[in-house]
Amino acid sequence: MATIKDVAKLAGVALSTASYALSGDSKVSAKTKAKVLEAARELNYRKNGFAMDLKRSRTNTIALILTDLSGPYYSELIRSVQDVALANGYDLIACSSMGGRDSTAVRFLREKRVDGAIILAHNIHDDILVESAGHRFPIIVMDRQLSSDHLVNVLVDGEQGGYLATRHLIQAGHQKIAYISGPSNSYDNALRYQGYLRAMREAGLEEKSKWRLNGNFVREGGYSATKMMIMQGDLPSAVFYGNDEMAIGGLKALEERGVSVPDDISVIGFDDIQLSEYVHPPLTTIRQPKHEAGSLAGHLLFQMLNGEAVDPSYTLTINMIERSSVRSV
Amino acid sequence: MATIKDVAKLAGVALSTASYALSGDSKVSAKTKAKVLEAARELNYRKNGFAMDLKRSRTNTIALILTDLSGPYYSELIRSVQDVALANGYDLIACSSMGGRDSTAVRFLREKRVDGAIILAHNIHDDILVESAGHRFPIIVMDRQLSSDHLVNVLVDGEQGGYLATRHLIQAGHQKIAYISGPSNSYDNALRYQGYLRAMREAGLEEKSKWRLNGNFVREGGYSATKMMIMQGDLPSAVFYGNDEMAIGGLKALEERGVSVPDDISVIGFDDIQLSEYVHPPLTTIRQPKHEAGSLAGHLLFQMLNGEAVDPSYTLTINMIERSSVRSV
DNA sequence: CTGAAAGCGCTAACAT
DNA sequence: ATGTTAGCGCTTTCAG
Repeated sequence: MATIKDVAKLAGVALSTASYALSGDSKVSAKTKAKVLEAARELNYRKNGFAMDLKRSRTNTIALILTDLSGPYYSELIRSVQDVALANGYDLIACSSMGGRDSTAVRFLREKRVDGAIILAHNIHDDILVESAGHRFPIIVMDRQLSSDHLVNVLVDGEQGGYLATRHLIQAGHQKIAYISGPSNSYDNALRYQGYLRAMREAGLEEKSKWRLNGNFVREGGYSATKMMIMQGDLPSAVFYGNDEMAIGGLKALEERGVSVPDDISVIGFDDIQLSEYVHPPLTTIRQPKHEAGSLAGHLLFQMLNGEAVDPSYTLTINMIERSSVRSV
Repeated sequence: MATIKDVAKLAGVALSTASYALSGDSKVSAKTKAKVLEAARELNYRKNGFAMDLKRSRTNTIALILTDLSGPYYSELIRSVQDVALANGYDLIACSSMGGRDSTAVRFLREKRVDGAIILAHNIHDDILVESAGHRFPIIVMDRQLSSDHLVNVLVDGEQGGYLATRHLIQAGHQKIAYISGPSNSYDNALRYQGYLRAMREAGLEEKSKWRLNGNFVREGGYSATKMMIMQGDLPSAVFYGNDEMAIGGLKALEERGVSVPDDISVIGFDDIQLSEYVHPPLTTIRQPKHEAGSLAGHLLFQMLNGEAVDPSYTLTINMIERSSVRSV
């Protein structure tokens, strides 16, 4: 691999001149520049990214860290972060936090291989985030409440969302309402469940533990939790799934058992993933302002990168999308 | 930010000793090692990733380059690549090729910020791939046929898939079969379309241009193409959508217009994305061996990284998943 | 086992 | 406008 040294030699100029010419600095005469560029082309010269980063101690790259790159959930969010990054002349890379302490994500954080990060990965410990965030390394956390310097929260009001969903069901006349939950260590799940409880309590309704099943926020989990619920007998008249993925799994289980939605049972989800509009029946759900959240997270990160002051925490409001999976009784 | 120099000084040892201790080399006495580690902890020392990469001229990271990080399509593929990377002790980052020549992806390729790459991004030009691939930089291309040194193809037999889909429709008695296509510059689309044509020709059926509409491989495109087809009057009795996303958009358009699937019209898709099983009716489709493809791509990349010889091109076979969107006439 | 020293490829003062 | 030079932080010979 040719280095800038080789280019300089071939062009017959000094190292620095070559460097200036290659990075388009204006203090190089057009003729010299052409000579250098030609030499570079001839040698098929490529800048070595690391050397540049090392020198500059900046990467011009931010990372978006997700639990699992393969999740379809965050499409919209990724796109909005990406747009902001692009607009700021930065690169965005996504990396997975699978693999715990040895994950790519953690290495990128600890070794500061990027200039800042947006986190949406509950399996990364608070300590790692707190210890990594710093003056020259802002972090935006989107999946939990966490206070520290150079670390800001962008959250969605999940409690409110859970409350809204449950109240909607109650207002439609439902009294027996199940909750299919996400992982027990999920902050999001906890909030949604709290909202559910608040609405139930407010309406004087009782939460039955047999109607609280775990679906781990995945489709398959929603499917099996629902199967189990059906097998138990004594179906609730409505079920609030902690997210749309599980609701979709649930819809499938229900259909397989000949339980009609919404005639026999009402279903409400959470997130409003793209898919929810397309399932049968179209899913009534709580819409996460994913676009806004991603955009805000991106903007905040760049503000911090530019040394501007920002609030330590932002919470976005949430609202409901009525489709056809809930019926009044 | 503390450097290894600071650590060495605090621990009262030489720079190199600190380096050895920190990277767990066995030629350091346990006592010295403890001293160094303690100093590192005290200073909250973190290795500088770039310096290390520069020195080692290896990153231990591979990149998966996708057109658009936010696409839900490639979940399975991403996961299988990730598993292979993890198993080989490598990190995986995903980056987007949005932004053309200035995209993150292209920078990572040109500046060799990773050790190798898997490409699934038709908007990256052949030249960039050919010019980037090299002895120490293997590339796996999954979205086109491209021959060059240190570059291998992992493809899926799309022509065969298109043929299978169309023949299935024909065998079910359909004669008027529409094809909703992807972007005209897509290699995948071209193959699928060729397969469609082959089956039609073989059955002595005629392709009508009014039944060939473009949906750009996106849901919305499938939706509007279908709307347009309905407006034209004279519906075909079956339609082959170039991918499932478009088919799902189409299903929605059909439902809105009261055209029943499969009673009034049969529908077949391509890809077998997760969602296809969940739409109404469940979509008959051609299953891409995404898991196998990702896994193979990953394995090949590591073989090349290890200097092993591999074939220049691999083609995976494809098969059909029958669900309920096709009916015999 | 430890320490001194030589770079990896590049940028950016500084000097010419 | 161009050249000289000193590192960025780290790993890794090579001598003690």
